[in-house]
Amino acid sequence: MARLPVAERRRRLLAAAFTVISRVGVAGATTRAIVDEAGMKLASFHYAFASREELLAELVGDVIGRTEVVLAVPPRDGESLGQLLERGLLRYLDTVREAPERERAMFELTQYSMRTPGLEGLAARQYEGYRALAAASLTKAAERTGCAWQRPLDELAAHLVALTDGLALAWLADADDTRAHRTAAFAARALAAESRPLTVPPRPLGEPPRPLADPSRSLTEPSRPLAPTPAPPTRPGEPA
Amino acid sequence: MARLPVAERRRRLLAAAFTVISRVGVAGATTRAIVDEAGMKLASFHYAFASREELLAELVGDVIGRTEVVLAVPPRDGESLGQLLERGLLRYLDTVREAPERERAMFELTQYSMRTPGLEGLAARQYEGYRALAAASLTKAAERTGCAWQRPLDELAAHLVALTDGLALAWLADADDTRAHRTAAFAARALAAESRPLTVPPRPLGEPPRPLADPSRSLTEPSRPLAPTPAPPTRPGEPA
DNA sequence: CGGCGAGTGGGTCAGATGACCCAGTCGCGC
DNA sequence: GCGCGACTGGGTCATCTGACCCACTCGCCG
Repeated sequence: MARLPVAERRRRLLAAAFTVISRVGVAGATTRAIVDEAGMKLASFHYAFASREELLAELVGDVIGRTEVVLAVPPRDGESLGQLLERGLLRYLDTVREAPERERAMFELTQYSMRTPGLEGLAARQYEGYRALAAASLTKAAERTGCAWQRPLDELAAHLVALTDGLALAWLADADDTRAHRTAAFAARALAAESRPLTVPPRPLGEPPRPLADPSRSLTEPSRPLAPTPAPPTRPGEPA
Repeated sequence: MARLPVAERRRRLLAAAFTVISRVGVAGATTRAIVDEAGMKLASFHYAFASREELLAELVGDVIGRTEVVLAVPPRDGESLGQLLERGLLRYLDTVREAPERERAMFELTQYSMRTPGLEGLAARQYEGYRALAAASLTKAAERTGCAWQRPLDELAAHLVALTDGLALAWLADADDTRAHRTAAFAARALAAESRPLTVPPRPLGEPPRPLADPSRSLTEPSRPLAPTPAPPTRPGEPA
C-alpha cells in the first residue's frame, strides 16, 4: 500500500465503507470488511480513525453533502409544472432502480444515526439537507413553467421529501415499477396542486377578485373565521 | 423458569425480540439479549428456534399481522373527506410520536428482510399488508363522507402508504411536530383531490356533461389523444 | 406410582470483531 | 544524503456471539 496522507486515507476509507454498507448493511461493515474493500491493512484503519464509530459518524455527515439533485431534469417546451415534476420524480425513481443498494444504504445510515447516541442531530441535519435540495428543485421547476407556489417553499420541500421517501421505500420493498410510476404521477399532481400560474388567466367577467380562501390551509385546525362560516356542506376535502 | 410448551415459548421469545429490537435495533438483538428480555436461559432459545435467523424470519412474518389500523377515527358530522383523512393521519402520527421505537423497529425489520436472502418476499408481503389496511381505511372514509374515489382503490392505497411512510420517516428524523402536521394536512388534501362527491352537485346550465378529461391520468405519459390536442397552453399541472 | 421424555440449566467452543501495539520502513526536509 | 518521524505491516488480546452439548429434573401417562 502506497503511503498516503491521512486525509486521503480517510476519504478512501469512507468511500469503501459506503460501498460495504451498500452491499451488506451497516452491521456487516466491520473494520476488516472496510479495509479489505479499500485494500488496506487493519492498522491503517485505526491510524486514520480512532474507532469504527468515528468513521460511521463522519460517514453520516459526509453523505449529506454527497446527495445530488437528481430531481432536476431539463424542461421541455410547453410543459406544465405537473409534468415537469413527474419527470423529475421518475428520474429519481430511475436512480433508485439503478442502484437500490445505494438507496438502502442511505436509509440504513439515517437509521443508524437516529439510534446512535450523539448522532441523533445528524439525522435531522440530513433531512434538512434533503429539504434544501427539494426546495431548490421546486423553485427551479416553478420558475421554468411560469408558476408560483402557494405555500412556503420549505413546507412544500418537506412534502416532496416525504413523497420521495415513501416512493423509494415502497419500490425497494416490492420493486413494482407500475405502482411506483403511478405514485410518482400522484405525487406530481399533489404538488402541482399547491401552485398557481403566474400569468393570471383572465378572470370571467362579473366574478369578484375574491382571494379564494387559501385552499391549502389545514382542513381540521379551526381556521380563524374571517367570516363566520356555517357548517360546510358535505363535500370532499378538495379546495373550494 | 416455569415449564412452557414450545409454542408459548416461541411466542414470548418473539415478543421479547421485538422489544429488544425496538430498544437497540436488529443488530443489538443478540440471542442473549433476547432471552434476557424474556427471562429465559440461552438453551431455551435454541430449544424453541433452530437459530437466531429463524426467529427473525418468523418475527418479520408476524409483524405483518400485528399492524393495526390506526388511521381509523370516528367520523364527525358534516366532516369532509379531507378533514377525516387529515384526522386519521394525525392520529397515526400520534402513535408514531408515542412509540417512536416501535416505528423504528418496523422500518428496521423491513430493511432486514429486504437485505436477507430468502426474506425479500416478506418485505413485499409486508407492504401488501400495509396497502390492504390503507385500502380499508380509504374505503371507510369515502363512504362515511359520501364520496367516491376516482382511481382504483389499490392505487390510492399505495399512495397513502407512501405518504405515511414518508411522514413517519421525516418525523423520526427531526421530531418536528409542526412540519409533520403540515405534511399530514398536505397528504389529506392530495388524497381528497382524488375523490369526488357521490351526490353530484347540480351542474351549471349550459355546461355540457363532458367527462372532464381524467385529471388523474399520468401527466407525462402520452395520453391516447381522443381528440388531437394542440400544444397545451403553459399552465400548472393542475387538472383543468 | 414409577419411569420416561419433554423441557431446563449451566457450561463450552469456535469464530468474528474492535482495539491496539510495536518493530520496522521509507520519503521529506534539512 | 541522511536521519527522523510519519506511515505501514503483521501480529495479539479481550470480548462478544451463535451454536450446541449433556446432565438433570419433574410432570404426565400408562
